[in-house]
Amino acid sequence: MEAIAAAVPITMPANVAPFRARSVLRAVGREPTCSRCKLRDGCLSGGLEADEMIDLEEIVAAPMRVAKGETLYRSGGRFTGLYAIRLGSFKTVLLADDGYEQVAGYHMPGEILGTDGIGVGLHDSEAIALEDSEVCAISFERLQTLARDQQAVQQNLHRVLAREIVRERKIMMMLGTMSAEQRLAAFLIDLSERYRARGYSPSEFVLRMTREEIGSYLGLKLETVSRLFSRFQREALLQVQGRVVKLLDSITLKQLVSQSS
Amino acid sequence: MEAIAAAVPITMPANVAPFRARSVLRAVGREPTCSRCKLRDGCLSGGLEADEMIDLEEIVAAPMRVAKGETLYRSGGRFTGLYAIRLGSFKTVLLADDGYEQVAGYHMPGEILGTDGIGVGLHDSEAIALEDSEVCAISFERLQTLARDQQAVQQNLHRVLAREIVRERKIMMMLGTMSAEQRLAAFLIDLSERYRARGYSPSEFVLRMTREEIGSYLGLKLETVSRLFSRFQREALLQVQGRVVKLLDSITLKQLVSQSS
DNA sequence: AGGCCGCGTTGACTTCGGTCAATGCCGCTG
DNA sequence: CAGCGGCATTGACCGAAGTCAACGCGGCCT
Repeated sequence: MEAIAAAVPITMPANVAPFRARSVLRAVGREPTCSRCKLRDGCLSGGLEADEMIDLEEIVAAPMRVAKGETLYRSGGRFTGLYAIRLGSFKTVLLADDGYEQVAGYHMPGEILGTDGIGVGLHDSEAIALEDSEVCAISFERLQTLARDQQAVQQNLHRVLAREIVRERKIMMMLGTMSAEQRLAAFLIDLSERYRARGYSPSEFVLRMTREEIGSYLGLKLETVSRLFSRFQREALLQVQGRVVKLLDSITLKQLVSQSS
Repeated sequence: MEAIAAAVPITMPANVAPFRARSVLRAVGREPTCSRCKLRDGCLSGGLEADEMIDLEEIVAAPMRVAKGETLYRSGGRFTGLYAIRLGSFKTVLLADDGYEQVAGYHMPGEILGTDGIGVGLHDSEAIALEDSEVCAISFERLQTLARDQQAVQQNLHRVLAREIVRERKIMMMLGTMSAEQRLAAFLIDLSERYRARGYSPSEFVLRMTREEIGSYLGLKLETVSRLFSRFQREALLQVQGRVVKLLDSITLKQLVSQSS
């Protein structure tokens, strides 16, 4: 990345360094620390009292490393529990009968993976780490038990599931109604806001996925994604250099998204 | 097709008559009858013991009529509970900021509506009856309480939520990867199988929605939907006369859907 | 009866995004 | 260091689906 810094005016965004640094330096804790985890609000531990938190920590396994490219669970694999992302990022992938893949989502720290397995006990998608990551595994059986004792945990679980339903509806809306241009703009704005919510720069970040993966998520071909990046750059909406993106005019990007035609 | 227009060899499918007949004849029962309801397996009462069933019936309101075109809940409206469809059918609709609408799903008896409101307490979609229908309203607060006492109810609730997540993923896959032709074929096969599961003919049914609504759901324009119906008919895959559809070759239709290129 | 309106069909034309192909860039590895 | 392989960019061309428009049908209302 020094090479990049030297060659181009885009400096290295902040969303990459802390990840790397932390994941290399810190040994994975022996016990879960939901109570100290900064991500808790969106997670299962939001709004819990101290004693409730202790019970929850008991059923959450110690954070576990997932190396870049590794699979957290596979499509068709047995569902055992949920995973809270602690660090890093994942993609979830759907497989069609004919083997064709589609990216169903990109996931960041604080988000919960694996909900698709609850119904039938089998996952219908797979989760793959886009970089070295850490997750907290949560036995679903024990979570259900806890949810029966503690209303707050029950509510958090329901919130997590419902949020996933709503998230997917937004994607349906995008795929069903937006132009290619609007989709990429929406994608970038979404990332931007999620980085902001996590304390990273909303305007400069490094994409963790290829053009092809972006295209798969957006229902577009990789060439279309590439062309759009170039065009947005030409129109001074952003600067892009491979996976390093700097949003210059997110207002116009937002307008693009919510533009009737 | 002049032949069809003149002779109308398509007889009236069965999925319409019983609905009409029953909804006109039968007074809406004073108390809920989950235990007698034929739809229970997919619903919240699947696999419950007799005594558990009684508790569930207690929190389910008496069936309630929703006339064709009426709205069950609105986008942005306060979430109070879920609705089990007892009779009839609904569409759920998403609204974009700019007012643009997209159909998010078509729903039949035994399915549960309203899950999108669980997270934030507000619905983010609306449900509109496509014909005169009946639903059982279920207070979510009371359902949560019951789910804490009864593991079976808890599990059914989680199953319902997870099923919605998986259902939406299938739609994402469709919108993201399929051609117009594949989408319409997939739509028809899906309807067919859901009618079969409910004891209606899987090969002859009446569409409850307009071409435009189908298109909205599939991410297509109404003209495209119309043309595809005509083409499928030309290719002897089905017969169509307005909203009356008769599938002639669902094997080929299925192949179309799971065809790589 | 007449006319209107919503829905559906069909045709002619346009366009957005896909396809195919060449090229470039960069990081690895032997 | 050379060469290779994965990823990205760009151009030329093509085709599937959208757009615009005309028309038909049937139900409904006055």
